[in-house]
Amino acid sequence: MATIDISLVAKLPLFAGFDADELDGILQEARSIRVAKNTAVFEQGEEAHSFFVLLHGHVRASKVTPTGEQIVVRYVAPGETLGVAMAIGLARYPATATAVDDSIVLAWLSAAWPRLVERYPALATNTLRTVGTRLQETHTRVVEMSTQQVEQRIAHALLRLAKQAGRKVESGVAIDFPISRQDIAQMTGTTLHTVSRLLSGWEQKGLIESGRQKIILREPHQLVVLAEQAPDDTSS
Amino acid sequence: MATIDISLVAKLPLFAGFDADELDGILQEARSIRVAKNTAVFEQGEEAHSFFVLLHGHVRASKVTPTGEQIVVRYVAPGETLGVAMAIGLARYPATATAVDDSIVLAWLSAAWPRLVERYPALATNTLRTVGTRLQETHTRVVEMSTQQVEQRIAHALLRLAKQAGRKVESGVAIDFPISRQDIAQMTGTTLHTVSRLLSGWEQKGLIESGRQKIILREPHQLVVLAEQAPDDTSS
DNA sequence: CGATCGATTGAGCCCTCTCAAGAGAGGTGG
DNA sequence: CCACCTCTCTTGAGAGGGCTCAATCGATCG
Repeated sequence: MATIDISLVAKLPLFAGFDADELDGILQEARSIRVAKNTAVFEQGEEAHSFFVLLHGHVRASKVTPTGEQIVVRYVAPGETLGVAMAIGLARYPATATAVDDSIVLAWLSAAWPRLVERYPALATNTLRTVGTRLQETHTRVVEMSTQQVEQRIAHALLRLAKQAGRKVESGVAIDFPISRQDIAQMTGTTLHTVSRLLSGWEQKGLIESGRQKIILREPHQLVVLAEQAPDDTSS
Repeated sequence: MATIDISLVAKLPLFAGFDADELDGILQEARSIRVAKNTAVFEQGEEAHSFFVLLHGHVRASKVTPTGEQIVVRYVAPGETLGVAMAIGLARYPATATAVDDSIVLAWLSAAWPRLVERYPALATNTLRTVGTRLQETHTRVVEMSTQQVEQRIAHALLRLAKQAGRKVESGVAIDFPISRQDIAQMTGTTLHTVSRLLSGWEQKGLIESGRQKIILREPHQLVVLAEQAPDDTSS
């Protein structure tokens, strides 16, 4: 039978506290779906028919404003949930989820959520924890946008990406999926031009190494220094 | 017995779907606390001993950065929950909650949360919905800070405050609690000087009427126009 | 009635955006 | 396999929105 291997998901936060039988019961209802690079898992405004767990790959969640501007909400790492609109009382997805690499997701029908939660109440408390964590992270972002200069915000963003999706390479830590200057601009509330200028500068100082949709942190510690620098701190 | 009157809270989102008996069971464990204007319900970093429902008054949730800058996370209206740190897996409060008016809160010990959730699973799903809504609102804020000018952000903030805590008065809609230019600055990621200048301008145009910690929207619709104006829209 | 806290307003600057070109890298189709 | 085309990145020049610094005014409260 084409059920999903329990060992793949047993340790995910969403399934914390479940035994093998329960897990099996939940996974019974899931389908595994391949999503090709640069295609959407779901789109903003679309009816929230399913919710997902990312098994493999990377997904970008982004929002478009009525006036057409785009902002990146977050990058989803393997093991994280996405599209839990139904659980938080939304009938439609509030953002678009796009695979930035060939990815694999587990999908459940949103309609199954109420029943699953009734049978497995820990699903609700686990999801509550996850959503709470995201709320904290989003507040951090608001604080940064309110109090820091662009340079600090970008440094923080890169460090966070490296922590979340870093892959060790010879010259440092690479961000393990394709990401453009534009993406970083949309994460930090600035323009791709400013990002490009800043990254060029950092590259010349040897802090990073970068190319087309590729960034490697050579000196993470130096970036931390930059990130924590006060706006008018001209020491160095 | 000094139990809390069920009718006061029966219609709150947190208690959606509970019958009188269940509500009674939950309220058994709550204490009602008066919080004087300008005193803290709880403080950022403090152990999250309790969670709360605001019954009466208004509370400001704010965060302080390591470097001392302050930002306003949100204003809590009567009926809303606050301090649900434990439910989202935090041992300490991530923000400070300050009564901006004499207020009354219901308080439960955080330690009781797991037990309450086990007995009344709907508490978890209701809270999930609430936290999800806050996440959406915070994302909206990020989008605004990323894409809009200060003027639009402040207009949006005022309109939101009026919707959430507006009181009809002769000359328009008053924000029903004391709020300073500084508070608005900390909500919108700007400075009190810029807020002051903008509000002065609006007052001269007759859009608002304002005083010490007091703002009345005279022409909400005009503010909507302002709020939705494109950055370079010089028509009018 | 004094003291404290909030609001106002001016002057000047600077960080970041906008506008504008152009170069490089990769992918694709003939 | 090469030529082309598209997408990303780079870099310059100039402008401006909002911040910083500074001083004063006004109101509320004890």
